[in-house]
Amino acid sequence: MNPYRHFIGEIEAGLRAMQAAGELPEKLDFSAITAEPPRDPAHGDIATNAAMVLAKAAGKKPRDIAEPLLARLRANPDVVDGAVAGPGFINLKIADSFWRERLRECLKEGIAYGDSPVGAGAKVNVEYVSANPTGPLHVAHARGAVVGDALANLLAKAGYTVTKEYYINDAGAQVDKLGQSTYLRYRQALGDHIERIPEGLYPGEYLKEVGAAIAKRDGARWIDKPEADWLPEMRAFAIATLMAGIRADLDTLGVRIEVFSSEKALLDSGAVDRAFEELTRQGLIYRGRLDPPKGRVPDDWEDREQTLFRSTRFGDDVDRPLKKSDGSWTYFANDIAYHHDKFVRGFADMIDVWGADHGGHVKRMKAAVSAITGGKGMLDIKLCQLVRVLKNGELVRMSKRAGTFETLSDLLDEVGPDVVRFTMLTRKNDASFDFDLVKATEQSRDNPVWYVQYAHARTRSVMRQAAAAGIATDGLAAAPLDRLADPGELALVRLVAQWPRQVEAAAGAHEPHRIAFYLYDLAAAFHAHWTRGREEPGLRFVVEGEDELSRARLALVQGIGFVIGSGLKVFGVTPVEEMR
RNA sequence: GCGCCCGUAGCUCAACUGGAUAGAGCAUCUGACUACGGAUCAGAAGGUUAGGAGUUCGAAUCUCUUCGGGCGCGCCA
Repeated sequence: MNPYRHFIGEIEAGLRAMQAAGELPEKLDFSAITAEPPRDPAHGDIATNAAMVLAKAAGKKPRDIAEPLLARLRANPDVVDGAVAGPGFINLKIADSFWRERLRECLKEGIAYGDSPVGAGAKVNVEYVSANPTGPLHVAHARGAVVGDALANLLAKAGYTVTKEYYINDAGAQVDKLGQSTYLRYRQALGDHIERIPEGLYPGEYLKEVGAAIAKRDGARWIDKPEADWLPEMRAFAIATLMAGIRADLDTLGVRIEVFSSEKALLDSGAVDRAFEELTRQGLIYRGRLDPPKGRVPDDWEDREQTLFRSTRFGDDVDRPLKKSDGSWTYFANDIAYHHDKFVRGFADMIDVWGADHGGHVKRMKAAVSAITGGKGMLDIKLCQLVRVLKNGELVRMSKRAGTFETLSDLLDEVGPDVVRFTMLTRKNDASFDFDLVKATEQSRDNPVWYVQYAHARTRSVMRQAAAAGIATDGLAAAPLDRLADPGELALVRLVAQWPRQVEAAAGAHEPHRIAFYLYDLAAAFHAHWTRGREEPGLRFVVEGEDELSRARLALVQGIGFVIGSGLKVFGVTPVEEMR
């Protein structure tokens, strides 16, 4: 249970009672009412802005709403104290027993604690990675992969029905170049001397083995054939091979994407034509001319009439072309069709995770989704800013000649998937990020991965120690939790009870990084309390001769372990049982 | 030139989407530690939230503007 959502319900009930008693107008909008933990714990457990939010509409001063509302809330047995403060906040002190019951819920639910009903099963599509199948995944892709995956897991935990999706850009000029590059490597594998890969093609070494594989399979049969014959073969083979590599890297990273959508298949199915017809029907397509970009006119700029989409009607800066000069669709046109396809598949809620270099496309894509779905589709785009790889504060050069860390695979070899995942989630996606290889594996408090993992291991260690001391560690949901009375213990109980709220808040904001900070706070509070037991043996989790008290405290420890485990599961990070 | 993102303690970052006295960790200073498990714990100090103006009960958050950094700007995806 999210305690704060629970108390918003109680507050609204109080307000309705006031309406019934004629103390408030009948028609009031309660949607802006919040219930939050106050920044200053001295203010109590829950603060609500209800009186301030309603004051204007009710034609009353905030305090004149707050006082009678507080009087009604006091009737709730869980509310042990309350006050009206500041400009009209109502501060409530909630009974310790209420918080202990939340811990009991946690113990009953285990790792599932924090699962929320707010999503109500609504379908959400999260599309991420979607790297072109023209090379192996780069370090920069890792961030999008991790953010998208954690966001999808988070939404699932918040009660949404989530589909993880990858859009394969297997149509267009780029994959043709891939096919041409592969052909050169194929000839090379058969003994042809290739001086160098021409400008504009893919020079990467990784295509050598692709070319060699085709040579092995097909022999020399493509050597003297025209490009029209071999290109489809080379292209398809290279895409399949590189996608297999990408999927293997994602698998190592722990990312399991459910749906791979092909741009080529979409094109072949006529989906783009259908999307175009729909926009035409809505009168959003016209023939017109665009001004060249100001201040930086491309060399080959040619003023000509083209097929444009009126994206400016939906907030974009200029209308956007849907057809290239050769008559084929632009990438944008295909992407409109792709998002339309998602909508048709039942996803009114769509989230795309993109790299920063696609930032210029956000407005037009949102405009297109708005248009093509008749305003029913919602697209949120999470832009992941750049990742720089550092080693002890020094920038690691990612050039190929320097060797290391060009690919995600290199990064995974160096620090492992759990560190990559957690570390990438310790920053808002829209801020650029320095990934320090040394700090990420350091065993210290300023390394959140280590610190949180250590807290989890410590919960397990305490349980092992307790068992060794002859204290039963099963059935802790039935432990006498009212024995938890120390302020430090109660603070931890309250922190555990925050977890469902953290899940809902992070899911609602589409911000998985918040989970990392919460877990860090929980770990810090747990470590601090553990250490107090060194100086005051009476505060230790296991107290000799006090089995019932010990069981209550073990219940708290286990609850903390469950919450950390639950959070790490959202991140796709394996909780460790012991530090090695 | 235009659009988007960012600017918070010396450093790296938070701040529950408009809430109360802006919080953590490093680093600095003071103290604790023969251990249910290591680089752990307690405390101190550190701020005109880049600058300015506006919106309202209330702004790091919203609007305008200046400065600084990043990304992008028809026929690449």
